[in-house]
Amino acid sequence: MRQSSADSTHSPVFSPCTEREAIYFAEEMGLMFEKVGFPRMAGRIFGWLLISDPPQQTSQDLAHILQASKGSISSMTRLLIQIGLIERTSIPGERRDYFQIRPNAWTQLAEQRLAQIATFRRLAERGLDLLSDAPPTLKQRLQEMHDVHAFWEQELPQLNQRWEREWQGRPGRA
Amino acid sequence: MRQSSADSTHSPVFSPCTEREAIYFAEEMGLMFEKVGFPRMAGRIFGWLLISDPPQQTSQDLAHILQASKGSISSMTRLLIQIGLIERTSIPGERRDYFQIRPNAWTQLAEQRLAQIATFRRLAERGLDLLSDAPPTLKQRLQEMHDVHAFWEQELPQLNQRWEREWQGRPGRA
DNA sequence: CTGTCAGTTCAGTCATTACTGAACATATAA
DNA sequence: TTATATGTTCAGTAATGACTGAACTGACAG
Repeated sequence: MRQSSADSTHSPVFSPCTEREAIYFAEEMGLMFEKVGFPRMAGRIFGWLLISDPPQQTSQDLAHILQASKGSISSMTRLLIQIGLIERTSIPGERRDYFQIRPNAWTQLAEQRLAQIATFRRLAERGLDLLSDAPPTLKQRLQEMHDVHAFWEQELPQLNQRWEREWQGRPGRA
Repeated sequence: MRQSSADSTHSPVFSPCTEREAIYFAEEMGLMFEKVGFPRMAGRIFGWLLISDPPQQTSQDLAHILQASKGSISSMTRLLIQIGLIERTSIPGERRDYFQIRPNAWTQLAEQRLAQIATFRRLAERGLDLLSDAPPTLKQRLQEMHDVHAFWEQELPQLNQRWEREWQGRPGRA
């Protein structure tokens, strides 16, 4: 049984046994997403799309395999698209849409993280404003907070660029 | 009024006006903590300790300024200590304990983050196990996930070391 | 020892929010 | 056009977990 509701004419990639493990994999991705501040269902969808065959899955596929309502699939896929982790594709003459992992999904997550770092840096600046008349010893804590975030803000984009270069020179890119 | 319950013999660092802003600052830190997956109250405490005068504050100070119960102060300070963001100090002959920001608090947070990255890398490996018999095109998604996390696992510690070196050579360290 | 203060623990409450399911919107096929 | 399949929206529910407050523990002071 193929993991798409459309047909059942292909050979399986997961045996019935490992399909359980696949769902468990998606579940753990859900838990990780929760730990990082996203809804669990978003993580489940993302996790399933990482291992599904084919990589493109419909809302129905997702709802069925993850035992979730159409509604939550709809809103969670919207969220995942919005933060750049998955993309929606459709085929002319077919009614339904497909979702799949976006290449560079993890770089997108890194961008998110970078935005948070910038927020922390700005927060530190606001704190320093509040302490503008205070002696330096009191400012130290915020100064360290500010400087380390400014450091990351400068260095992480460079790191990501290095990654993109390394990854570009790979065989078999999509 | 000093921001410690012990005495009121010192000159204020915050005017009554900016004290409101200080509390607001702590509140925003709370929101950021929530966004990163920690309890809001933990963020409030951390935020307040970043700007409080003196930097050492008692449970009572925190409970009073943040309008929180002793209970939640107790459990949230425990959490913050456990993840390495604050430390508890006490003075011989004094009954109560003081809390203060730990130097390198943000490096600790980065460690946490690194642990998450390792978890993601391991998850990718588990996914690849599930797809061990699948064609390479199906594995690509997980391979990218794995490789980028392995990359970060290698590079981020080096980045943090560079930061420590830069930061060591500063004037006025604690 | 007794009284008081600081801190912890934990059962219960409250608020938040993920999630469901039904109604609705849209598009295609017949 | 009508019928059917797909996707969205949103009010309501359920479950999670942060937070409170009271009871408890332990320690120092008298």
